[in-house]
Amino acid sequence: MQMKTEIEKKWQKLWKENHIFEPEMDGKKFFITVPYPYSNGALHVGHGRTYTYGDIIARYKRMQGYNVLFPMAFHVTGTPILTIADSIKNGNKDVIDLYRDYLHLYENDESKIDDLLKKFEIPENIAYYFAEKIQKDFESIGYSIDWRRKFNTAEPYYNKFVEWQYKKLYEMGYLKKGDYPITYSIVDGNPVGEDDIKDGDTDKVSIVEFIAMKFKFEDGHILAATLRPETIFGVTNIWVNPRAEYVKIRIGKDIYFVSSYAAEKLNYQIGNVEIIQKYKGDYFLNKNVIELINNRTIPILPATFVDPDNATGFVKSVPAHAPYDYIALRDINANIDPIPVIRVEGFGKIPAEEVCEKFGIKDQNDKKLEEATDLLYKEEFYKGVMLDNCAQFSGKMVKDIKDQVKDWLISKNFAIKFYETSRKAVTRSGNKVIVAIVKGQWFIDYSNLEWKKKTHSLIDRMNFYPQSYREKFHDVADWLKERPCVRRRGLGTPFPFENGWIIESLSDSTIYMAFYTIIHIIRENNLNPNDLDEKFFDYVFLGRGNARNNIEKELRENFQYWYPNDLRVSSTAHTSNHFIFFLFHHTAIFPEKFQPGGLMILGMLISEGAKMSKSKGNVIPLAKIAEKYSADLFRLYIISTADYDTVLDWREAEVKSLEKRLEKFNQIVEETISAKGLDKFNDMDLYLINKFWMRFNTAKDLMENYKFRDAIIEIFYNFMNDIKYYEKRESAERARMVLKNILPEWLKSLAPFIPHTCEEYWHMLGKNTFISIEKFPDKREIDMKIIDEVNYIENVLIDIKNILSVSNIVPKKIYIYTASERTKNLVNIAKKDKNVAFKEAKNKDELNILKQVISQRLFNEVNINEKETLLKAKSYIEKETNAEILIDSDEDPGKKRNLALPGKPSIFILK
RNA sequence: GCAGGGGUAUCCGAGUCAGGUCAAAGGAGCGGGACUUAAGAUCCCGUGUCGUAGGACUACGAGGGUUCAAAUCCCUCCCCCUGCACCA
Repeated sequence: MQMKTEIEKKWQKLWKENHIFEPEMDGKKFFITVPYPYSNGALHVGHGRTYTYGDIIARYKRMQGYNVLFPMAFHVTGTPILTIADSIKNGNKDVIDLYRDYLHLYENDESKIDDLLKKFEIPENIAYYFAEKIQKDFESIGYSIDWRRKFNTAEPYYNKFVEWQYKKLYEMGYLKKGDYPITYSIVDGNPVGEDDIKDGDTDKVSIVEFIAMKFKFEDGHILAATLRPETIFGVTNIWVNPRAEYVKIRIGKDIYFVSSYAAEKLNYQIGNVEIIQKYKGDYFLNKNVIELINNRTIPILPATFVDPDNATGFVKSVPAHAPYDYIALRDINANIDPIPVIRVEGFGKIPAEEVCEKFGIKDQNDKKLEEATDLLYKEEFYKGVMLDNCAQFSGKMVKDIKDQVKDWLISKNFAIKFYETSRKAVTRSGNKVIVAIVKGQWFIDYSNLEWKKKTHSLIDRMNFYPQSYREKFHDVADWLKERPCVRRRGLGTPFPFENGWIIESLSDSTIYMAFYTIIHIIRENNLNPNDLDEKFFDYVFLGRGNARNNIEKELRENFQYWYPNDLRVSSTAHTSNHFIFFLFHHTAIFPEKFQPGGLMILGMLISEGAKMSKSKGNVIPLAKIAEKYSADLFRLYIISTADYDTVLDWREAEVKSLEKRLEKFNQIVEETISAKGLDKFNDMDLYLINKFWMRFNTAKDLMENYKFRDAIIEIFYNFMNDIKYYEKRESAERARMVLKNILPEWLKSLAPFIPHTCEEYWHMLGKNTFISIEKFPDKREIDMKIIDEVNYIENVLIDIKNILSVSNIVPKKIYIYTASERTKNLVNIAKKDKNVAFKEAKNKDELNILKQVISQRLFNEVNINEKETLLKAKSYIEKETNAEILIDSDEDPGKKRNLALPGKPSIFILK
């Protein structure tokens, strides 16, 4: 085991010293990337899976003669590293323990760990420490990365690059400023994400946009919030909760009546809420309001279902279409007629009434009301048509005009927006979560139709692995809308158009692959970050203007040579964020010829059947992989256990079992290296050689489509089984002699997967080149006849063994008869026309043969001479069956001769 | 809810687009055997049911349909996974 690691380290060192993975412009290029990792801690095998795929593709392409660029960098943008540094500073035990664990992966000295933890109070130190370790880890797996081009996203060069990118987006009008609703904790004074909310991961909290309708009341308006603004035409009354607390508030010039809860929320949504007076709910009872559309006067009535802590605390009542309203009116015996405004197929005039009857609703506290509401809402939304009393919306489908009604109400000043959480939520420390609005938030406007169109067209042009993601990305592109792109705090690039904002972490990582093409040259020339101004990037990336010096010229050439990014490999988790931004930003900034060529999306990695998580203790860190298993075993395991697009389950037991197989492979290869070659081959030798090329041909086709798992099954697993079979027929010693003939090609075909092993054996064969940059073999013609013959014999053996097992005979003699010319003719005729064949048949046997052949469709082409084949394998069959074999004997004691079919000889066994 | 992807033998997992060669690759597990003082490792055989002649039957989430023929095509239903926005 120690040996293995030593060997791997040796080759890693030699590759590095010889700069074989540091390409310069030369020949046909292939540029592959994997998203850079966020370097706030040790990586695990899930990250390793993605990079392993990237590396195998890079290595395969390289061996096919492409000039391959496979770079990486480190992501440090955003708040997490900041939060971690703060937590360590504040003595947060969980975080300190976690980081102590991470450090134990790399450090033995306890006092050094303490020092490092102290240093981690400064966020940059965390990022730089782990970036360095991640590089070491990656090198230990043998990734063919060009490390000269690494950078991190907080360094000045990168900042200048991102700044430039945002200037371009701004010029194009893709940056917008506006208000944005977020979940927020009043007590903490902070926005809260899913992680901050109690049960936020299991029971998601989303933001719901209500329309708060205005109803004239006293010197202001009552706000009654609704999710169904289209039913406003059917409003008959307002609901108030008599026991709840309400307030009169002033916001600017507007006077509103809402619940106390709602007033607080409005303060965070609109701001400057001034409370004028407080009321108990019953204050409003039996007073009237005027609805603004038709200026009807309607009453305010009591209802206990009204929750003052949901929306505005007043509810508009549409009894014709809302089961709650219908039942609440019935509960208080109100003499109010529902006003229908929607006609829906399968329902009469008052759908709410019907639904309530159908569900047998007792009163407004009945749990089934929720269900009834859901059902009716869906029916009316998808199938409903607005009736004649609905102004310009009359006669239209509900689903078509719902949003128009919303916009219309707001533009007429009949309503305002009110945001509410989709459920009652509190933070992990128990503080209430509301929806607040961030003012002056900068967005990237992905809703721009022109931009979407360009991106759709890119999606059509690109390659996707697997194919199904093309469809998925079209959907995601449509779904994408404005997205905030800056935050108040975090590491990263300051926003160039307004002080006090940092470009958010997913928004600074969209076109950075372009940066890989030039960063090493910038560094070599030690450019001043200030030289990387707008003109600089305009020229280098867009060819605008002229080069101001030779360096800029060189950078431009490098960019033009390497771009576009031919393939980007990552996991499915990035689909609706990073990947889609990657596509959008490329279509925004670069011309078609520099837009991405392909995307490969890997499935996720789980461990022992469960998602990796600290609490389950099943996280497998990458740091110890090479030491514990060897890099090549890891790589082989990653590639052979699951197809790239499916979930990979990391199982210790299977890794162990694969290790044995890899050892077996090593043993075979080592024996082969010390064996003599052969210059004359027998049939079985040719079989093994042909079988290798057959496997290889299949594997190469599979690899062209990045189906590496299937490829490795062919050239590793299956071919090793072929060798086993050969050994049974001939001998292990001779197998090595035959293998000597194909070993160089076998090693080359496996080099992308297990490069260290192959490199080592390649050199043991006396070669002094690197197998990593040897040419991948071409496919070869194979002699199928040799393979068919062996398969034929095996089928005969299976038949014999089958008979023996069923009949319990201990055989003495086994008669094997091949099909007569007469039978072959008959089958040939039957193949063309079964009726003619039946006429041709002379006796019962022949008729039976025809029936069997036709019903089982035994028309397969038989290209071999069956009798000769059997004769050649006679001693083998005898050995396998422990009986005397008679082929096409004149004797026919079992009357079986006439039953022989082409390709399926008849057999008779004598005790 | 919306969107995407799935349900295959004890388990994991190919096969489904282009229907027959599929009782279904590969692996794990399990059973038997060889080797061994023994264990482990390794190798061989087996692993749906039945069967004294190479076969028959039952099977690929459930049900129905198309077809000479369905894991594969069509319809209906059930179940599972992933993502859903500022979080890297």
